[in-house]
Amino acid sequence: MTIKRPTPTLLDVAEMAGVSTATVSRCLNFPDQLAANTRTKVKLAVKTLGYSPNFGARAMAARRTNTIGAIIPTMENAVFARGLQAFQEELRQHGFTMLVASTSYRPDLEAEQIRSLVARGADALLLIGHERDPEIYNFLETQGVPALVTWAFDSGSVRPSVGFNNKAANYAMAAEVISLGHRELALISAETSTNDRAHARHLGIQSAMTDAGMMPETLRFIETPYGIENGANAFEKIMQDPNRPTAVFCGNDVLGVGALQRARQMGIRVPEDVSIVGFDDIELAQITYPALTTVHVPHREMGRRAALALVGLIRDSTAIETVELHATLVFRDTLGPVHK
Amino acid sequence: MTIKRPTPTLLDVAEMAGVSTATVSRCLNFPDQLAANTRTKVKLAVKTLGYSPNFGARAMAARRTNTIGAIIPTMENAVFARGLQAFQEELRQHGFTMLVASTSYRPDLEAEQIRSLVARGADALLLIGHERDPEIYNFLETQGVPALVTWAFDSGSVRPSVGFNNKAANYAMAAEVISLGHRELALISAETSTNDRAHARHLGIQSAMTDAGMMPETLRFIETPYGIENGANAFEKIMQDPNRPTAVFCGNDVLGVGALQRARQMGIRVPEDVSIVGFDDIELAQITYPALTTVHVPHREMGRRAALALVGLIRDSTAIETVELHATLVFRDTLGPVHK
DNA sequence: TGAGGCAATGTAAGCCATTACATTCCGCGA
DNA sequence: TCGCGGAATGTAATGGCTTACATTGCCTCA
Repeated sequence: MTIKRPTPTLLDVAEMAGVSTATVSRCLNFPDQLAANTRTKVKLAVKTLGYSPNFGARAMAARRTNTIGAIIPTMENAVFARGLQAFQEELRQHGFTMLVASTSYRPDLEAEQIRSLVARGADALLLIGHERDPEIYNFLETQGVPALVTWAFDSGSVRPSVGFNNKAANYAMAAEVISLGHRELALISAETSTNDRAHARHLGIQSAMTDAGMMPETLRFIETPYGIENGANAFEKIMQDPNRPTAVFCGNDVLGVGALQRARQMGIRVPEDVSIVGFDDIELAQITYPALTTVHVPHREMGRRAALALVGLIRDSTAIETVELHATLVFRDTLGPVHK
Repeated sequence: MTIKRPTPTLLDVAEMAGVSTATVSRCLNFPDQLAANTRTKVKLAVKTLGYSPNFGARAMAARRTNTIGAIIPTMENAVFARGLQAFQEELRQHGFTMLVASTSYRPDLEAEQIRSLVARGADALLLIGHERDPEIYNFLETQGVPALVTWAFDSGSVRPSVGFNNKAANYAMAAEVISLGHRELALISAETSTNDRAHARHLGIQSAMTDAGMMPETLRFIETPYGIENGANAFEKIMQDPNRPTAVFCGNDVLGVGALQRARQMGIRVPEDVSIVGFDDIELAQITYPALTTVHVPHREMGRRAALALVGLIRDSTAIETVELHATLVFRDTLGPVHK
């Protein structure tokens, strides 16, 4: 039977190597400062003991953690996965670690996660969208933790962001749809009250309608939580209305895929009977049949830029400059001209 | 201009409330132990100052973190998302927090992440699959961090696991395929050298072939990294062979979806010309057209059970009992009888 | 009325690393 | 040969919290 040994500490390593704890610490953090053979001795001791530094102690003593927190609405359905992947890769390059937390689109959980990550010592935070209780921004400020907003871009905001203009992007899509002759439009949206991206996408469509001389009130609008099944149900409800729309916008691809699926189940042909368009351009959009026409969001680029901005801020206190990326339309097979 | 105030500490709260730091600490951790009005005073001070405990300091003093780490191969494509979601929900119920890290299926990154989470004070770890460098298991042991393996079940292993038998599950699927008359079989697999689940699934098919009096060597076998595109390319390669298989197994649904997509592009009808089956039953499998026949894995149940096992272990040092869950076959539209 | 006991609170010793500052050592130039 | 400067290393204070143990105060019971 093995004797339960306490996990080794810096002091243990120092004793074994015959040096002081300061030297061991330096060996770990600034190896160049040590004489070559001291370094060797210390490294050997570290290896022999299987030493691994205690993160909490380190954080406390150094007053930084080289950790950046990312708080996203959901880990399911890959909307944020790709961007986050890029974010993490870039952070790693610069010696930072990413901590993720998800909120299920619930503001209260988001607040909780923000506090939790700050308490864990995150040097900075990545957040999705601008919209949240001002108290949270206050909290971050008093704690001295910088936050960067992504997935949205709002030139009017004081807060730095790396993202794209959701409204303009969906305006472009709507203009395209309208130019194909569609006049009876519907939108299946995520809940707009707590989701500024969804709200902006809604506004984009209305704005395009106005500019085309249509009445924005004629847009059938239905809000539903995230999820394929929810998208499907919303689509069904919309199509039960005696005067059906000829084109259905979806606030995101997941809802779009649901709509598409239900259309097939209902025997409604896409795009002959109805056009369906999404938003995000996640992988899902390519594998449906027919493949979904949607708005492409530069996920990877966004993640990478966000990482660079935060690293710059932490390392050299470079002020974050707001970056606007551009979303583009991807024409696949679910959008067609209106058909009588 | 605001004066940069240092973030408040326990001591600040204690002074404001006119009590000792011990009392404040107790108020945070064991509120019942305090007199009602003391509790009120302290809570007020906490709120007023916007106090938030320093996680590192707490971890160091308490020698536990109420944090459990989960290390998964990938966050993309939702294979692990649902199970993890359930895992997290259950943990939250019991006052634990989940920390996730992903490895891109790379053993070296996995080792790094394990060390990182241990250094961060994870009280326990959730790992995917048994297969990894024994040195890692040693490390975990010397650090006294228990680990639970999921997504796999191996009655022969000494290590506790909550999962299902990948081999048996795919054996069942293969038996079904064979019973439909298929004799020319192929497998598009994830890389088996570093992925014991993929390996077991391979063995399951071979075993079923043997039992059906077939030669397991006749199974066309191709390994490819994770990804829809990779699945598609592998499928194309397999179908270029002059004697095509009549049924193609895929090591997971993501590869299966890729295969399905390429089949359509190549004008190969599924299941008339070739049957395709997957493994995992992620959401993707339902939305393809035709919908993918696959092996359903009880993701949520697995996550929940894993959480319960770990919580029990940490709280009451209940030894983890290995749990075997069962995967089932889901028949959708991509498997049919062999067709001459 | 006094002792015993319990609930509420306080005191202070850690937990483990980092880092400012102090010390030692060495080589080199004058 | 002496002194000086810089490189290498050591000393010890510090960070914020938990918790074993000590203390206080009050109620109860004999």
